Amino acid sequence: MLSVELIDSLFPADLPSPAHWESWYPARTLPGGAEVTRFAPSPTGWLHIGGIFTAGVNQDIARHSGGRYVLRVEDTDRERFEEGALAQFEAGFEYFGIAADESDAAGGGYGPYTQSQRAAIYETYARELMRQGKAYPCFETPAQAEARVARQKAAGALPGYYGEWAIWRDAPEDQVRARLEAGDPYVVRFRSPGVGGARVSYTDLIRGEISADDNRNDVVLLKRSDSESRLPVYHFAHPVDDHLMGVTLVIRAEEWISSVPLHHQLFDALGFPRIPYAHVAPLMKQDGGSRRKLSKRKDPEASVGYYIEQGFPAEAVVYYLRGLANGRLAELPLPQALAEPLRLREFGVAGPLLDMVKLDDISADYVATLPGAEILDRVLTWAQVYDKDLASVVSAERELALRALAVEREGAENKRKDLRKWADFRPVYGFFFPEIFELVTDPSDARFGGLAPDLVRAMAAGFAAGYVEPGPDVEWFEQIRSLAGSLGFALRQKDYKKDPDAYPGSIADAAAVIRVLITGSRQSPGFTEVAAALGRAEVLRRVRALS
RNA sequence: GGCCCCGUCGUCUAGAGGCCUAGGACGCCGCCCUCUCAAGGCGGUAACGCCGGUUCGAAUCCGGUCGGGGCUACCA
Repeated sequence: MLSVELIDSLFPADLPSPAHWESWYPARTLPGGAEVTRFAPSPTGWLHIGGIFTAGVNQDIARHSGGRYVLRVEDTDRERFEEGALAQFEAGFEYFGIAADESDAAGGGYGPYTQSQRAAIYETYARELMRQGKAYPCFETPAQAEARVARQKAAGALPGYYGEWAIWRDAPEDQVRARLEAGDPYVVRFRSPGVGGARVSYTDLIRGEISADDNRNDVVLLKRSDSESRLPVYHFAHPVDDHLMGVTLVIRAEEWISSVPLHHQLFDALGFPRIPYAHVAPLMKQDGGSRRKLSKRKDPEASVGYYIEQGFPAEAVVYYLRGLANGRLAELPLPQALAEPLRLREFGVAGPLLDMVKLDDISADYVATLPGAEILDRVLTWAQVYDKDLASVVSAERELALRALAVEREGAENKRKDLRKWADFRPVYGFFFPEIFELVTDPSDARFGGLAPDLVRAMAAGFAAGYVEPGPDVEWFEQIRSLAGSLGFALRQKDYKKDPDAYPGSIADAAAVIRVLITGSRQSPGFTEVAAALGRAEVLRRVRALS
């Protein structure tokens, strides 16, 4: 065992003691049953959508138990740190309505909530562990570590720093001193009490009893001594922070399950009471024949930014995610499902596939419940950031936009479900706005479905010549019908199907000509209402655009 | 390689030994409505990975096997 004098020389002389931090962060006084949870993302770019999922779960459990939800930033990896990530986190949490009760931004008595600002705390506990002989300095270089792992693999041994491979674990003091005097950098490693062959088990709040080999790896606690500030690795920061912050329940992703034996050893060595765990399944992605973890690198829909940029309503996304967590909630109507508490016991244990088609469906249903004015407001809010042209056109013609959105929506028994996300507005309703509508001028345009150009011209000309505006006593579509009839189109689909050669097309084809001219597409909301919303002049301008 | 987790329709799931001829939702297919699309109505397609055991009886319990995922970093 290293002398206290040597150990202390490794740390600042004024480093506080554990007792200092314990009293600095007093025990919480919360009602019985209240859970303190936390979400601890790493600032490496946009949050993974799974992060919104996990954060939402943590917040929900805290809120419904009368506890606190803490947001902690785990920025101990300088290499992967991305400037701007924090702002993106904030944007993501705000968009999805997941506000932390405690964080650097929200305040709270257990901060700072950013790990890089807690370096002294980790050092205190690292020194304490060393003083007790539960941790030690290790001078193995990265290159040596690599070589060690290669030798272990060749020898058929488990990779890791343990047993005979842990050469600094019991190194004599003068050897350590010599390296220190030479100025060699070192890491602080945990002296794991695990022995080969030992088994441990614990109860996961979602999965129940889980057993595994005990940890016997002397993991790194504090990274290289020659980095700017000596920061901890996750495994060490986790027990220290969660203990000091008074966290009572750790809900995190499944990939941490195999680290639980290590984490328990650390809690024990530190003298902290263990904290219960709940490990949630990761979101998956279908990839060819198999499935894999949804990856931010490969899958655009893995990034929270995607949902924001596309303008998926947060309510729909959250509802979908909650349904994935608790199947029970997926069967409930949205407002109810959002209000119901999540129950850990009901969580699925298998990683669900993210189904964007299902999300589309949920989202379309949700948007259909919104009044036109609200849809417009939200489209505008979105467009001001992601489609500025649309934003200026639409806000200049607010009344028209409202009329457009009212079609088959206001007072309709079955409301249109053609908007899944705000980015859909332009392709679906853009034609209502003259400024961004592109006139159709070519009679042989593919959108006319291969109809003879002469017929297309005749339809357009006839329609324009006798145009009657929609009104209370007007059977508006009748003018298309009679025009189509006089040009020889089959007036009933059935007739046309029976004998396609006898007609140039059916009434549907004839109507399509007018539809394409007016809306630029073969598909659109109700014809009559569209014409009414556009007004006589604009309808005629578009129909007459044909050269 | 070692250890861990998981395995019901294409997808999300209900199912905790007889209520299962396996239910619902999304998708898909068909029909109806119809000037197109969306919506809506009606109907249909489709699953307990496999093999053994326990039991009068198994999707449900046990074992094995196969498949998928995770961990095995001075990343989290």
